[in-house]
Amino acid sequence: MDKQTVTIYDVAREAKVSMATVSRVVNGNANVKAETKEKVNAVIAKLGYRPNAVARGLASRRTTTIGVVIPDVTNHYFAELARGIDDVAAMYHYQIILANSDESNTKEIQVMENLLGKQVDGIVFMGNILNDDIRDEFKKADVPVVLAGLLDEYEEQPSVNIEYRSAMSDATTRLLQAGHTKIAFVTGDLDHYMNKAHKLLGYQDALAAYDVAYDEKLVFQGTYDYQSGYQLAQEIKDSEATAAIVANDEMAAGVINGLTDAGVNVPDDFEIITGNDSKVAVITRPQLSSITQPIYDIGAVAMRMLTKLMNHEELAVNNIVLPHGYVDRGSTKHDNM
Amino acid sequence: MDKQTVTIYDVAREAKVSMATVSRVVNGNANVKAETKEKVNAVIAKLGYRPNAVARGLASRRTTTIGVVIPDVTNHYFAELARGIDDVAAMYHYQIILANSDESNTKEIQVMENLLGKQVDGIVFMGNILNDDIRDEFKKADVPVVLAGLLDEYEEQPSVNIEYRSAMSDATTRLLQAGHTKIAFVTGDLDHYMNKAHKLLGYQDALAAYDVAYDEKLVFQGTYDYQSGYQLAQEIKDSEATAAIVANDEMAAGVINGLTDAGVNVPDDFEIITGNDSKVAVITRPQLSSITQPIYDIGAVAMRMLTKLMNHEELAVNNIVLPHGYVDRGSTKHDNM
DNA sequence: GTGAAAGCGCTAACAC
DNA sequence: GTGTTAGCGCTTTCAC
Repeated sequence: MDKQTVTIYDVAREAKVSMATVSRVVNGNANVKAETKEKVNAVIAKLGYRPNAVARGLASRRTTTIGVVIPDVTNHYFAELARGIDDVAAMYHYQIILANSDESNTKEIQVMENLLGKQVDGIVFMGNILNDDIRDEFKKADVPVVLAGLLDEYEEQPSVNIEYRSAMSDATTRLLQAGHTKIAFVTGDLDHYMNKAHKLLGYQDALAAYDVAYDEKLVFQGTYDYQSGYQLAQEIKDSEATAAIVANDEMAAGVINGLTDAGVNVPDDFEIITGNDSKVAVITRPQLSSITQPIYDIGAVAMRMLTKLMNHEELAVNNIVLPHGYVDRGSTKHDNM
Repeated sequence: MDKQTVTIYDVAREAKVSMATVSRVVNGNANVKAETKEKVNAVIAKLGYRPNAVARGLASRRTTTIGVVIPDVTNHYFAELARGIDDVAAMYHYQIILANSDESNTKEIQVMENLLGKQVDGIVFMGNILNDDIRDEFKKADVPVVLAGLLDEYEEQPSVNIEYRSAMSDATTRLLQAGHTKIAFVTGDLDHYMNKAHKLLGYQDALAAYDVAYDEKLVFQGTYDYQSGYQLAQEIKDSEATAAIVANDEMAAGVINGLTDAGVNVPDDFEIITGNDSKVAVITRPQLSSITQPIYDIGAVAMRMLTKLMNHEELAVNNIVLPHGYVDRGSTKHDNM
C-alpha cells in the first residue's frame, strides 16, 4: 500500500547508465543511441517503472495538469462542455482537476487557490458571471485562464462562446414572424452580464425590428434549473404571453411541463424555443425547438486555446465565436417556419 | 506568466525564522508560539505566499489528490455520482482528477496509469463492468481503489451500491401484481456482471414467485443511452410485452418516448418502471415511476470510504449497501398500487 | 551520446 | 518552541 518504490535511479543502476539517460529515454529525447534506449526500456518494463509525475512537476515546473472550474457537473450544459475539455486535454496528454463552484464566489476563489497551489499549467473557467474578486484571482494566477461559455465584459480573458445576442434575436424573430406579440423572455439572473448585455439585448433587438414594445413584465428570471422553470410556468401563463424564449434547456423543460400541466397546449396555444439544444431538448414532449450551439466544441476549442497559451503561442483571436443555428421541433408550430 | 516565485524560504528569511517554522504554521502544527505564528502569517500575507502542493507532495508522499474514473460525465447518473464524490472530497480537502473512460478497457487502463503516475492518494472507480485487465491495474495500484455504483464479482474491491437484485425484483413484482405477465426487461449488456448476476436475477426472482415463465425474448440489451432506448421501443412493442422494467433512466426516457411516438399509450396500454430516479425521470411525460436510489450518496459514501482507507483505518464493512425505494409516477397506472 | 551534479520547494526526523 | 539537515524523484545545465 506504500507508494512508488521503483525510481529512475533503480532503472539507471540496473541498466548501467546514468539517471540522465533514463530520463532522456522516458522523455523521448533523440540524443540516445538506439541500443541503450532498448536496454533502458527493457529494464523499465522489467522493473515496472512508472515515472513520478510529482517529482517531474517539481523539477520541470510543468505539471501537465489543468484546472477546470465548473458550476455543477450535474448540469448537462456544463457536463457537455467539460467533456469537450477533457477529450482535448487527453489528446494533449493533460489531466484535469475538476472543481465544482456552485457559482458561489467564495467557492470559486477557494478552488482557484487550490488549483494554483497544485501548480496547474492552465485553467478553463466556466460559470455565468465574472466579478472583480474572481478577476483578481485570474490576475494573481501565473498561468493562462480561458473562459468557456462565458463572456468577459472587459474582454481581458480569452474565451470561447457563441453570439448570444444574435442567437436570441433570431429565435425571437421566428416567434414574431409567427405573429406573437407577447413573448416571454425566460433567462437567468439579469445581473449576469451575459443575460443583461447580450441575451436580453438580442430579444429586444428583435422586438424593436417588429415594432413591438418591450414589456418588463414578460421577462422572467430563473435559476437555470428544471424546478425553477416549472415554477415560472404559472407566472408565464398568467402574464398572458403566447410564446417564450428560454435561455436554458433544463429551465425550458420545466416551463414546457409546467405549462402542459397547467392545461396549456404546446405548441397550439403556446410556442417555446429553448437555448442550448442539449439532450433534454429531445426528451420532453413535445420536443423543444431550439437554438443550436456546439456545446462540446466550445469546451474542446477552449482547451485547445489553452494548450496554445501554455506553449506561449500567439492567439489569432482572443475571443472565439463559434456558429449557432436553429432546429425546429414540436414546441413550435410547424407551419410557421 | 511564470509560476510560483515566492517560496517558503523567502517567507522564512523575511520573518527571520527557519523554513521548518514556516512549514509548521502553514500546516497548523501546534508547536509554535502564538507570537511567531502571527509574525509568520503576516509575512505570508504580505508576500502572497501560496504553498506549492507539488513540492509538498514530493516531500510528504501525499498529494491530497484522488483520481476519479468515470465512463462519461455527460451521463447524468455518473455525473450525480461524481458530484457526491467531489463534495465529500472537498470537505476533506482533496482535489479530484477526473478522467473519462468511455467504458473502453484500453482507456480505463490508460487513465489508471496516468492517475497512478500523478501519485493520487486513492481512486474512485465508476463503470459497468470489471475485467481482469483492470483488476490487475487495481492490484498494481499502491493506493486504495473504491468502486461507486459498481459491483466486484470477487468482492476484492471496497464498493458502494444498492441491492440491485431486490430493487429489480420489487419493481417487477409491482408490475406482476398489476396483472402483467409479459414484462420486458430492458438492461445494458448482459455480459456485464451487474446485469447478468444481479438485475436479471431480481427480475427472474419476481417472475418465479408469480409462476410466470421467463422468456428470453422479453429481454432487451441496450447501451444505457436515450437513443438506444428509443430504438428498442419498436422491438419492445413488437414483442407484445405490456409493461417494462428499464434499468437506466436515459434508456427509459427513450423507451417511453419511442413507445408514445409509435402510438402506444403509457400507462394505459403499457406501464414502465425505470431504475435510477435521476432528473430525467421527471422530465418525460408521463413522468417515470422509478426505483429510487441515493445516487449522490453512493458517490459521497464511496469517497468517505476512500478517506478512511487512505488513513489506514479499518472498514466496518467492505461492500456498503445503501437503501433503495420506489416512487410512483405517471408511467404506471395509479390504481395498481 | 552520456554522465555528474545542482537544484525544484517542501516535509520530517532529529537536535537543541 | 525552533533550527538544521537530509532527502522526496525527477529535469536540466554543463562537461566531456
